[in-house]
Amino acid sequence: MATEHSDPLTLEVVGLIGTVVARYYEEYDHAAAEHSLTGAQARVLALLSIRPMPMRRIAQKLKCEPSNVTGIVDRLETRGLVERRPDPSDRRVKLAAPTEKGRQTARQLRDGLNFAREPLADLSVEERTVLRDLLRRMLGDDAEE
Amino acid sequence: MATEHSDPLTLEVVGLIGTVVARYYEEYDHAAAEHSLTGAQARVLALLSIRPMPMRRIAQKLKCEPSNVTGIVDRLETRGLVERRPDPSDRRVKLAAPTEKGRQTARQLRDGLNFAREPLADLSVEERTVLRDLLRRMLGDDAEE
DNA sequence: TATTGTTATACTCTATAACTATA
DNA sequence: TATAGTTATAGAGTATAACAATA
Repeated sequence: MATEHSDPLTLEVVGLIGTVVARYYEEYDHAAAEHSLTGAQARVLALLSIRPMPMRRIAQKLKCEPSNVTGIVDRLETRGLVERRPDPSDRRVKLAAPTEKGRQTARQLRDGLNFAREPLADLSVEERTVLRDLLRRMLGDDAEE
Repeated sequence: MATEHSDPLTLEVVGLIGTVVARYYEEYDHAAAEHSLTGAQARVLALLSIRPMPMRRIAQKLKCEPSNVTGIVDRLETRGLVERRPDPSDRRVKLAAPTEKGRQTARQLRDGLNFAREPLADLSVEERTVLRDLLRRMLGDDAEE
């Protein structure tokens, strides 16, 4: 409560995190664009390549309304990257799943993300460990997601 | 070049950064929505509250096409948060500047961003210093922006 | 009745291209 | 000619509300 939040050190850290965020998004969108995918499409494809899931679940993951997912999956389906399957246990549900081409694209997308490389490559294993522990502390329970 | 990037430690750090990014955007959009602003509008307003600038410069900062800035500033202007002023030294240029109401909104927006608080409050000054130095190293020259 | 996914609608952001007024 | 800003257009993401099929 009485903690000071506007000291120069805290402000600089916040600023640095902002730069990290900007760089992260920039690289993600760039990697997606190389496959002619928008950021949202790439996120859904990446999500489904981990595990197929109902439309509703995708909306929860994206923190958006379910009606939006229809269009995003439509566009991925048109390009043959994703398909809709019936759920045997509940006929209301449609399971979105990547096709083989979709899985391949997701893999290339992941490999194309060099955010993991350049920036972290400059840090030693010890430094990365310290960074990991600080980020874990910063994020609290969220880090387990 | 020969650096290993897929070791568990690096992957975990990348994952944690992804969580930071998600949390950052979530809080930013939430703070903006409390003032009925979109993310883009809030970003432009925050930018102008630092310093008025030509439309073209805003586009560079947002990394988008100049034509998009017209609409974003239009909507901010309609709400009385921003105004366009002529540039005495070049009559082609329009300087976008926040109104008093705009400056006030930008200030409230900044105060509403508790990303700086909760997460970093758990870290000591020493830990924040270590985090700052690691982030600086990670970002290289970009950190000076 | 409640839930899943969809459709319809409207708004915002985005890039592209063409236009205007200045330089 | 080149540049700053705008307009026009089209595609994509977003929320809201209403709908059909299923539970």
